[in-house]
Amino acid sequence: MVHQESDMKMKILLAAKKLFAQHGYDATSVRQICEEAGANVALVSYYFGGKESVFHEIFKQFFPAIKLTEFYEVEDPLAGIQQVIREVVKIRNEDPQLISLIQMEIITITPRVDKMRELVFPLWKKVRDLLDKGRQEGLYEFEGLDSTLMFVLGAMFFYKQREFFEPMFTEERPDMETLIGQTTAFIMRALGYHK
Amino acid sequence: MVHQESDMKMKILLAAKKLFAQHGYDATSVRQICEEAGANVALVSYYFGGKESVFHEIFKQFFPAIKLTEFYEVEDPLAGIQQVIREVVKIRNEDPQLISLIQMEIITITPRVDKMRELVFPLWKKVRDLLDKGRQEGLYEFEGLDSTLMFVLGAMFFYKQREFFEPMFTEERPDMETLIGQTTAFIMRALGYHK
DNA sequence: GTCTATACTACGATAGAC
DNA sequence: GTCTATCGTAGTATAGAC
Repeated sequence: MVHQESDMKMKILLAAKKLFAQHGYDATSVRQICEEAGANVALVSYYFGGKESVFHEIFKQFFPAIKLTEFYEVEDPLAGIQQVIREVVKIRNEDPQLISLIQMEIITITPRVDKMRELVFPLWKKVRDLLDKGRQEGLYEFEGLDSTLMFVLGAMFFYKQREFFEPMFTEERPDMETLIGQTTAFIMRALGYHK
Repeated sequence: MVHQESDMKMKILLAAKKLFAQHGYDATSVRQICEEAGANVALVSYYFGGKESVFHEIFKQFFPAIKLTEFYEVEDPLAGIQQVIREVVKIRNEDPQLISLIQMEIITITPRVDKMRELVFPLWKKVRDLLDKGRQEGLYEFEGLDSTLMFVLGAMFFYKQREFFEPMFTEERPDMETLIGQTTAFIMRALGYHK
């Protein structure tokens, strides 16, 4: 079969992404990944060269770089921030595993931290610039640009840990459009934005 | 010496907290912990019984349970939320390692997740109740209680990852009181609070 | 491209000397 | 209370058969 090679390669990649996201990089063994993928242990070396390379390949394959570069063109602080909220909530929903991976790498000091910075800095630098511009234009009103960026990122990303808190929740889980609305409303108020 | 036993026990505990927080539970070996502590490998078994027990003992020793129980008495949604923000920022500042540990356990699915819930649920349940009460009293105005709790937690906790973003920052790092003020202001605006 | 078998290393844990 | 020495297990990685 023509796609047999890439099929198994992709299966391993998906299994690795799932298990890394669930239990962390170090808690996941190559054996586990291959069992999950239905592949032989030796194939990780054959396709990727090792466990670390599997990790990097996950980002090469699944990080939505194209969609994000579109965003770098935006100059409007209001539309820009709202667009990034929408995209983050969507990605968080479509590929929560990828977000988990990034979050774990950011929290711990790993040998892979520089790769992570390379990957995500352009986007957050752009968000920071939009916040700054918006404040200068009088659109937003807040203290501390760097702090505010951290707060905004926190409000967007921490939601992914909803699972952990689920046992104490009573409301129904909101659908994606509702969630985008709630997140946008929360952050816009927090930025001191008045329509 | 009288305190020789507890001294070494504490050294191991502190070394473990540091290394678990930096690199994660699985990436940290008992051997590394003991090297950092200047102790012999066998002492982990002797004092604690094993690696997992060291982890649990860290929380028994360092989780500020007393300070938090005071908080459970508070009934005022405004003072209560502001007090919890202040305490979280302070703890995040005084013992960032402990926060890292909790964050990592929340993100990944570990065999220790139930212990974590036991530890932190009372506090966040209380915050949730205060948010709910505040909204009913017309003090706050937001959509989605569960979502809002997640946003607030995110805004409070994600700041700890400042280190990762530092290379793109230009402002001076705010001192603790400034940071408490910024965090409180951000969250209060986000909750739709009007003085 | 996929398998088995195996090399080598590191892990957590403990028995037993001091 | 602290050490050395060692056990059993599980990790990553690869050589070589098919």
